[in-house]
Amino acid sequence: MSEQISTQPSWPFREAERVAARLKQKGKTEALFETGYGPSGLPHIGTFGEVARTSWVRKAFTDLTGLPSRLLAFSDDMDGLRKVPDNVPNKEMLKHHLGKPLTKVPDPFGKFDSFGEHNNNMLQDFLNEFGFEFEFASSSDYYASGRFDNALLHVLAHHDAIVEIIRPSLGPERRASYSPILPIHPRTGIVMQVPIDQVDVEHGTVFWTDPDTNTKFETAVTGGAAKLQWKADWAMRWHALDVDYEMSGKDLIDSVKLSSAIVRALGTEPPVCLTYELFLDDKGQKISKSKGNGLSVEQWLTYAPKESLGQFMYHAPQRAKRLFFDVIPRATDDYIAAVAALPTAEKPHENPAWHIHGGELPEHAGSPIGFAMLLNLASVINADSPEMLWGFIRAYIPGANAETYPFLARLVHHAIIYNRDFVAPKKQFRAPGDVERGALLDLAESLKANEMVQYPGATPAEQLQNLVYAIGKRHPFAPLKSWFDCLYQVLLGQVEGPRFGGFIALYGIERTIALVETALARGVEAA
RNA sequence: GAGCCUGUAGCUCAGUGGUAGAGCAUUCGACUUUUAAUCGAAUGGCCGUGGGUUCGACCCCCACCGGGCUCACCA
Repeated sequence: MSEQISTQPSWPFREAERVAARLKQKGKTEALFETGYGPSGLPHIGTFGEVARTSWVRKAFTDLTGLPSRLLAFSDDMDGLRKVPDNVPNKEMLKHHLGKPLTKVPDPFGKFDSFGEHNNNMLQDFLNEFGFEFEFASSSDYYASGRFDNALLHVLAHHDAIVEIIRPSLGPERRASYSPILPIHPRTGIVMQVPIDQVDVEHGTVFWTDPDTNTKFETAVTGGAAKLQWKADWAMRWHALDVDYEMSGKDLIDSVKLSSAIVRALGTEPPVCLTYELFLDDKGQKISKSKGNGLSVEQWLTYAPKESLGQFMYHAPQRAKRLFFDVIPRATDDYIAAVAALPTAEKPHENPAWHIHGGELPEHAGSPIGFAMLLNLASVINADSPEMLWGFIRAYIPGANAETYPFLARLVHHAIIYNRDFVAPKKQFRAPGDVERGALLDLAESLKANEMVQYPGATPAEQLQNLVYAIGKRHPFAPLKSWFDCLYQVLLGQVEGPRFGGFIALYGIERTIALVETALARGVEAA
């Protein structure tokens, strides 16, 4: 057995190897990576995942081969508008344009020349926000400009073969009418899904009949007068552009199979394909834009830095993963751990941070404190401002601030919001008993009277601590500990809490008084 | 009907051929005029079942059982 020090490559490198092998076989010296976007429009978390993952494979390919490559973000904006989306204005107007290519439908938002253009701009803005390097491509442009003409004529010449490939996958009804060619109706502009009566390969046209008017038409397949049905479209594009790599979700497994068969019929080897598992919501259901379940990119970025989303997408793309709020802290801490490990990593290519940052960590990447710990801390001290957290952080890392630890500063920002939205609402505040009520009133009055100055201590925190302690003593608490339990449970809504003097100092005396008064008022309601 | 994923500590999950891991939870300890963050330690696993390959299997192959998802005349 030969020594296999097989530095088992990370999945982007494994994929890159496959791409390199394909190029070698074809004698190509440049690789084309593609990601596709359906017509239903707005970019979502799956879009991010697909582009991020494809970009990682591309980067690995560059590292591996030194060859140039391109990433084409291809928008299916010539697809017909099938139904009016729920989340747009001017629905009534859109109804009148159902069936037309998206680039022929007016923009319901009124900002662009067409709905398709609107979506295309949203997509590009979205990708640019993350700094992805890509070239945008519009299906409508490619069809109209004639860039697909040769390939379309090629498809026409293989019309029957393609029909035979698709037909077995169809139900009886569609089986009778199926054609990969969808003519655009010359009068209504609608993408027609009709039987093709006859194919004229020589003239590059198809003959069909309008089912409503029984009018017969002859339509060129070139120049944007017709488009292709989805699976044939995909295959034609692979063939025309000679795409080397494209990944897709497992819901498209059958499409990949059929499109691969079609592209082979056209005489081209299909690209290297990767099927990734879908993202599931908290109940294990597929995340879909229309259902609005799961988690949006915006939501993720509200609660954690974008690098953590990259971490989530990096890990095991071929495994189904739950994509819900509660996975955010872990993804963030996994990322932080990866950053910490990267500088001394023996196999940097296996480290997610290497991929997320394109091979080189930015300055000030990483954090000396984990996100989970920050969340814990935020909860304990009921943090609602960054300064409160920094106060405690500085006890741990003297002198730390947002400038010396910029990434930590971002974590602090997110921790406060995460705590506010997910942790704080679940807190259980109990009403104070009679003794407790008296002591709390005493506390509020003492704070107002600035009594703390009478107590020993080098800092306000210590003086406040002594004041709190003294108040506990002058009220009949059985064990003194129960006074502190009261503070935590009544004021902070948690079983245990921080040293209270320090808490008041950070939280602010005025606000602590308000906190006490709120708690007392709550007690009255409960009683 | 076809396909894909999955079964590892109480929970959530890492771990693709070489002595079973992390986080949380639990227990104990340290620090503290009560605490908490934190730090240290401990407890805890026939790695779904049965075969096979191998010097060696959580890992590779086969079968079975359990859990789940996706697709089936839209893209």
